[in-house]
Amino acid sequence: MDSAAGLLDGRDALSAAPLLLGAVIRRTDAEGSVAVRLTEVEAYLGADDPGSHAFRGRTARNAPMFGPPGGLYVYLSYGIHRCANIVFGPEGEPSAVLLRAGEVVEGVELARRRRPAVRADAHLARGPGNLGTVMGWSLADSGTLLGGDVELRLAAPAPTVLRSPRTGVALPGGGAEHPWRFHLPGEPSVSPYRASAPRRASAR
DNA sequence: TTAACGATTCGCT
DNA sequence: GCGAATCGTTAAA
Repeated sequence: MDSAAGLLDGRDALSAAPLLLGAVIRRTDAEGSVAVRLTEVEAYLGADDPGSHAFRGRTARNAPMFGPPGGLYVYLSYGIHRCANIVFGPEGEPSAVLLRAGEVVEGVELARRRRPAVRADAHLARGPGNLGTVMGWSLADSGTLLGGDVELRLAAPAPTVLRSPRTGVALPGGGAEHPWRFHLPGEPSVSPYRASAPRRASAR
């Protein structure tokens, strides 16, 4: 996993997530390269985490979450938005960190072209779907390993890391017992916090 | 085969 | 701040 290997190898998503803050992830394709300095992430586990895509077991979509650490898991949200995770934990035990927001530090021109409606550069990669758009994630990236077209470079551990319940995940206790969203303080690229996903009357 | 639901975003008030 | 849009994935029939 690039220079990240030593520090992150062997960790699950929960302990790795705060260490990813400040790290730079870069993706290169035919259009060029875009790199983002991560400011907000969320951890997702497996069978014990009702908010995780892996909670109900392995499917074609979430298979990368069960794969080796250092892999990418890209999925479609609401049929449109591409969101990306970095896989952690031993192979077979699903655990991943969702990349929620960041600051574009390379390829700003390309990022602006991919999101023409955005005025402020600080908002280019605010929110997982938006970050996905500027990075240019493709479903073909899902299941691939870091070190190819996608590179991760860790930064020194952040002196201050803020925690809160995960955005868009409704849990019995309101998520208070699972403050698995991590973000850096004072970052304009951090998406505003929402208590939970909109929930319709019917239950599952 | 069919129906329901989102790890969200954007535009309008 | 609120509500609709949108379509692939999943689970149920």
